Amino acid sequence: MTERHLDYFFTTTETAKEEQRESSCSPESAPQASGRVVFRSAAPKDLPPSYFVSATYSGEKGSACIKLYEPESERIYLWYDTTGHKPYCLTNLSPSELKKIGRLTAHPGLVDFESVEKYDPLLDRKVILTKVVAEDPLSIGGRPGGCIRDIIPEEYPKIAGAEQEAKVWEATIRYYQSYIYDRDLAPGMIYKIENNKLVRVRHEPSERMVKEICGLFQGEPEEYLQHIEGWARLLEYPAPKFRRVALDIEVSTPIPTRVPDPREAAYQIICASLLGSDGKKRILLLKRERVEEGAEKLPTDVSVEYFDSEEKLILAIFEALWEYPFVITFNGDDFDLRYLWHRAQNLGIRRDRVPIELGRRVCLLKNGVHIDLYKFFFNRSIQIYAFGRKYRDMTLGDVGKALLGLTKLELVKSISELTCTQLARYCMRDAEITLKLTTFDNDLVMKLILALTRISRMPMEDVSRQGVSRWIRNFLHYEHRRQNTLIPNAEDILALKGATVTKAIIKGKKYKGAIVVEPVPGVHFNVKVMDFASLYPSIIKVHNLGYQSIRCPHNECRDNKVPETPHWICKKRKALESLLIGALRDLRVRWYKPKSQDNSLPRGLRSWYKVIQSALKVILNASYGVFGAETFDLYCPPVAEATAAIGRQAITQTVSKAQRLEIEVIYGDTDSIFLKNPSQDQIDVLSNWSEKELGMQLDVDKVYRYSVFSSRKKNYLGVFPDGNVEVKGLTGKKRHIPIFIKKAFEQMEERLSQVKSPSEFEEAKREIRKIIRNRYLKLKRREWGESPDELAFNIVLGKIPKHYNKTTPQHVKAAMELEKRGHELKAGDLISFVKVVKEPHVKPIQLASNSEIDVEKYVGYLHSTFDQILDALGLDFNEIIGLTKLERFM
DNA sequence: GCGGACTGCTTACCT
DNA sequence: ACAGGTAAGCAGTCCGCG
Repeated sequence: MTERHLDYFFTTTETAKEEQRESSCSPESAPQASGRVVFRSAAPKDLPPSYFVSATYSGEKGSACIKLYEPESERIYLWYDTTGHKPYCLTNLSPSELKKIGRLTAHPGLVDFESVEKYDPLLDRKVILTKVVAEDPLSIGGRPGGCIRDIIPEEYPKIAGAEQEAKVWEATIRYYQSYIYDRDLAPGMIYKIENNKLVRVRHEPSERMVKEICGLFQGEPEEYLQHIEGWARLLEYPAPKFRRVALDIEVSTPIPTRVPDPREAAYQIICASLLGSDGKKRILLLKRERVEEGAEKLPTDVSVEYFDSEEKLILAIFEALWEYPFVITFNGDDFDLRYLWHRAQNLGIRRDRVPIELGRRVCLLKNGVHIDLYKFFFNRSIQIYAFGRKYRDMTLGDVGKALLGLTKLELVKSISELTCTQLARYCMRDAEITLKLTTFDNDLVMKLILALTRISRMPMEDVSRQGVSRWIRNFLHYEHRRQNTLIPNAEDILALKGATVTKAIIKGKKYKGAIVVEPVPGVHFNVKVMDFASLYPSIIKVHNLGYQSIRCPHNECRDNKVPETPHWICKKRKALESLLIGALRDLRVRWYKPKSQDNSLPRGLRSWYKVIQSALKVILNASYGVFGAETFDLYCPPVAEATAAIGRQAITQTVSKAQRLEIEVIYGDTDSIFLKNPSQDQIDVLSNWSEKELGMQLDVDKVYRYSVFSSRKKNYLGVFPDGNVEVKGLTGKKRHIPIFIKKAFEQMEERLSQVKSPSEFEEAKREIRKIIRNRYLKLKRREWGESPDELAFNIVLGKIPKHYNKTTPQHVKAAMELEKRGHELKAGDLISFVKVVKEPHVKPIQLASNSEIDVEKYVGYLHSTFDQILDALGLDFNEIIGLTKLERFM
């Protein structure tokens, strides 16, 4: 054990060396930290090729600031704009009209008016606008009490009367994004600094790949090829090694059930773990009197450092946060970094020694990049499409268990009562899970964030915190600026393109969505599932969908109708969305997906292609939905509606075509059709027909040895030729169902996986009856173990209990029971409860005992869970458990 | 005062 | 803060019932 009992762990020989290397660069501020200098690394006049990882606005310098990660020294350097680029917004008023607005000309932040020509995508013509340039972003918008974007529309009508409307555009774009767009910068890509100038660096090997990729798309229009090339260039470039540290802190609190408020930071920080990707493992512990050393051992490669004051401990953490280029936390925005910031404040640590930049909802680093994994894994698109729903709970424990198989250490006592060693182990494990969440699968998460950074043209910090609609918005905004197209205001799009016309099946929805084909109940052998590769993105591409092309201003386009709607689509001009999303789709389908499965490629390259194809999947899956989302800046409901309508037409026509070919269609959902025992010939005919008639790729996606359907939609079970079982939508697989019931369901799956032919079914059915009967008898005999744990239902609290005003569902009843006992509950918490005989018929698992369980309720659940399969097998639950017809009636 | 039919709310899932 | 469609269970309401 390399424990070092030091009064103040200060610096190692390694960090001393680092400092010397650093002394060549000029310190932006050089605060004294206990006699040593802490640097913010301003970039030197010349910097070797480095990754553009982040951008921000520096109030101090009054300019854009770029964070560059230099992969040789593994350090971050800050570069400040030298081009004189300034914030601005656009308006329809001319400079002379603007000059009449006294409040505007008197605005201290106003710099200049400049006439510019832009293409207006809603009117499909050029317009002359005025660029209103300001000294700083807050003068354009954001400062309360009079900023340029508010003054213009407020003041002009007072002067000119109401005839001419004063409008502003592009006034809510974050300044650093505007800077990125205007300078055509590519976050995530390589730049060098030459004589204080930021210069893009090309990479020959990836340029060669770009050529090869473009070759795949020969014959496509130039306009489209240009996008293929642009995307390919971004996506082919390799990723660097990210030197990073995972941080986790522990706070001593008198109330163990409550998380300390980081804004108050009222309690001591007693422990921190710093786990570096460079192999450094450090535990920083505060010396406390009461807590004796425990008997447990720590791994020998961990260095344990004791501090005699909390201030010194915090300063040691800060050293690391200044020094590492990337800092990884789990919920650091809302807890660890925020707590550290306020705690430092409370202890009177000087601001310039604090490496943390405190925001309202985020905590960033002055000299590094902070990735809060909680925000990243919480992202639903990431959870579902990148990680295939492997984790369900957004906690460090659950994500770690699901993705790494690494569980949190269990707390036997409250944090403040643990011995130093227990505390150290606990804290270290959390940091270990946090770090490993970014290292597993060959640094998958870091690479995924990098890929998304490139696609979205956003800083790594933003891309890891924001949702898919922001990613999509930003690359569309970039493209608008690149093509000198005015970015329209959301209300103008909505006013011009109007609302939706189709009627949704679900009450409260805006328009009609996809079709689900009625399943044919029963067991079907040799089922082939065909589906459209990225149906909605394909439609957006093939049918030229976008806010500017739907209901375009041209009369001659009005005959290009969308089925089931009065909408029409432009025939004259390609929509940006159609080109960009179309190119991304084609790249994924024709290059990245196949390459990610190509075993002849070197492992490293294949793993990069896997990352790219999964980043593309995440974006493409949301690319239709965003147009129907009010919160999306280019919200255009008719686009979403048209996409869905064309999708319905595609699947409907495909089903009819299959039937004309005399193939039995067993089922279908949105973009897929399940075909019973089709010949290869029939499949080829169908596929060719789709290509020709619909312009869309329809391929065999999977084959089942057999599949089992009840009459319920979105509910089936399929067995693959290798015996693997796929279960979709069935209750037995849902996460809220008790383990006790799941176990029986899994036994049944296991048995079904062995069935190879119709003749083997009879035997399997007999055994399935046995499985069910056994479970039933176990319930009746109350044989479920020492505690009722396996009988617990697990349901997520959608909101805090007191917000349930309309009804009080069972899990909320259980939750309120817990609250009465001092538990603090919030939205997203998982409530575990069992069904009991006495009112209110539920009890939190923590309080429940075996004797009070309501067995009949569980029999009911067993019944309904198995009915979904038994229907199809021609079995009957009541008959299986041995109830006579009479008993059933009673 | 009670139970069945109904609607609405809530969660988890599918594409 | 991507969309709509489906299943299931339960809460709450209405209505009829001498």
